[in-house]
Amino acid sequence: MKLSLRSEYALRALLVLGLNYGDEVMRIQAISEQQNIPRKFLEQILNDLKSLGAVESRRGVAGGYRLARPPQHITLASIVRYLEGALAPVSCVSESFYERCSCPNEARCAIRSVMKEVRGEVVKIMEHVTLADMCQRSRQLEGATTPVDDYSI
Amino acid sequence: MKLSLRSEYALRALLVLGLNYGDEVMRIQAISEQQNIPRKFLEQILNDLKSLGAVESRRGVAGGYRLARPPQHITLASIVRYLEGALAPVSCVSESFYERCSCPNEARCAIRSVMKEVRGEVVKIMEHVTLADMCQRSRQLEGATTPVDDYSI
DNA sequence: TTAATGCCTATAAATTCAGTCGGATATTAG
DNA sequence: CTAATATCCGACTGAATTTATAGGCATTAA
Repeated sequence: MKLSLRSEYALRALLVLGLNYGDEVMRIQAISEQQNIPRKFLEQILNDLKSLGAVESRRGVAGGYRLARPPQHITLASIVRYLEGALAPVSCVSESFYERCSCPNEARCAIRSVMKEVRGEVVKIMEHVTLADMCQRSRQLEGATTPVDDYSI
Repeated sequence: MKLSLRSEYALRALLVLGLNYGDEVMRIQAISEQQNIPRKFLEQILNDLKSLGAVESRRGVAGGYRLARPPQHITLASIVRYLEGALAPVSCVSESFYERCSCPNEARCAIRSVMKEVRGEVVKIMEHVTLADMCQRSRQLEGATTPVDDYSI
């Protein structure tokens, strides 16, 4: 049920880019240091996120990365789907990455039934939450004087 | 975000045992055939589920498996946690399998914040749903004359 | 022109996944 | 007691995935 470390890195990097959203680009090195992400690995990841259209880059001396779209137009679901594939716990209930499973009667499988609910809740959250939302939360958490551990949307 | 095939097999096997819950034991072979699960692999899995205390076995000629507890006392969460570890998408928001992540400030991480919500929903469903619930759904689905594809709890 | 930066490909170690194999052990039927 | 039948158990394996690292190429600003 877990995301890969790669996806975690991607999300952290995107969050940083979201918080610095503007005309300026940010160097990989800077993100890497700020977020404790291996530089060369992050290079791969950001490059990959370009194919998704989430970020864009400038090469050369003053090069770096920035978001390709405003953060409110980048949903968590789109990122995770791109990096991890299905949001569903089993692919036979995935809408975007459906694959038939080996069970004798898929249509009447009770496991499927439960997993659909799980998928539904995960999708509901991840399709609703944008990078902008996460930036806002980040700023709220940053501003909090006392350590915070829970909150609502 | 996906379960391993091994866990899928385990759930399918448990469901079968749940539907046949009683004094009788069921042979691995029978479950394997009914559910299209490789026999030797299933052997491993069921044996493993014994350690969890979900099933018990009898060896020898009239041997086989059955549930070790009534199906209403076996939650989906307990099974998945045992087989997969954390239900949370990132281990820094897991209650049962917490691990610190490499991000600079975990307490104020916006990603964590969202992932906690996801975990919450997943846990809510999986801790609530028991094997008995799944058996009931299975019987309902079985009884349905027309193909069904959606339902509520 | 040069130094900084991203781009691209290859490689590799470690881990996980999805099994398979073979025999040990327990149980029952005869 | 013995043979047949089942689970138990540990080792092994091949393939895929994950998590990187290394090194040179291409591009750009100054």
